[in-house]
Amino acid sequence: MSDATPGLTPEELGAYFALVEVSNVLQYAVDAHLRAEGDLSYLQFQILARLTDTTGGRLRMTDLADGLVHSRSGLTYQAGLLDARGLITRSPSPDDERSVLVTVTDAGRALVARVLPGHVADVRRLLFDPMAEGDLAALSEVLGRVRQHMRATPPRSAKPRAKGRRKS
Amino acid sequence: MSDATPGLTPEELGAYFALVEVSNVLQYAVDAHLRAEGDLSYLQFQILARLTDTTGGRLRMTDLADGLVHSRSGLTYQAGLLDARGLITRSPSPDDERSVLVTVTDAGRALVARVLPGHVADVRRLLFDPMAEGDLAALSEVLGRVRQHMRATPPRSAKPRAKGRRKS
DNA sequence: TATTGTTATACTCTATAACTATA
DNA sequence: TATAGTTATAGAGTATAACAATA
Repeated sequence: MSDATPGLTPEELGAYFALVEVSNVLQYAVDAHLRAEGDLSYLQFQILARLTDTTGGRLRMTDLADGLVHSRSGLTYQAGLLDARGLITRSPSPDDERSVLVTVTDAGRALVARVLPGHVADVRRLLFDPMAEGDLAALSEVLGRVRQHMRATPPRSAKPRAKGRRKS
Repeated sequence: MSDATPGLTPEELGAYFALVEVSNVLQYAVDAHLRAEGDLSYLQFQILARLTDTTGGRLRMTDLADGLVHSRSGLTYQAGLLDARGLITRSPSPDDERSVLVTVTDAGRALVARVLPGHVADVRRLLFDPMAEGDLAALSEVLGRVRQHMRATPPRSAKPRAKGRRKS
């Protein structure tokens, strides 16, 4: 990709590769830790963490799916696993009978609490320890800008909402 | 995770989440484009790109695997797919009969060439367009430091080289 | 008719272990 | 014995489509 890269300077290319590599190594390490420590995938941890971080510890499936998963059936699958382990419960919403309320159980909260310190330690060791003065602020600013732009720009041919949507 | 995050400041947590989110959205978009445009996964594209970027267009399986894949069988699997599509060829190395030399075919090069502009355009649009003056340099510097540290620090309980290694 | 969620199914990918062959 | 690679196999995860129920 050295010469054959129209449109990206070597520095841009390097930054792109560094971003992907750093993020991948980080996620791989974190995922390994979560599996070893709590038998949780990163995704499962994120589901629990998001619930734990919500007042009441409950969310609708749809709200929970947002940003975590690309298909609704994927969330159903993962929720099924967490449910089977007693980490969450599911019950129909009183407001809207179509909805399902997902609630973290005490066991779920306990597992998050048990796993979190190591998780955080991994992130600190891999991501923040090597940083120099000012790096954190710089990184936050740049990534914040990029993220904001990404969120404002649904992935070009994004799946707006519902079901079928083909390039046809 | 708001209150229950010992050891990470809110800003650190935000930077961590932003990093993961930005990288994931980027990779998801790029992967989708590669599949639509060339029926290639990101991993397959990286294999081809790495070969294309090598003098002679050939590498040993082992060298090729480095950094791309976590198990040797994974690379064999992917190489099998690319081979079946005529994008690479595999042949025993003349130097070391145990080794396999992987070579990009013309078709492989052509496919990379066809897919690259769109790939690069995606990266530019998602990652670099929203950046402000100086952002690129800042990002490169921070990530470069982090990456260097990661490479120097094999993931704690890394798989040093060979086969079996269990927590037992 | 649109929305919420589940299920069935098929497929992709990954990883471990066993195996072959060469050094 | 160690290294390079393949294969068998099994498991985890994902996505699409069909479905049921409620709004």
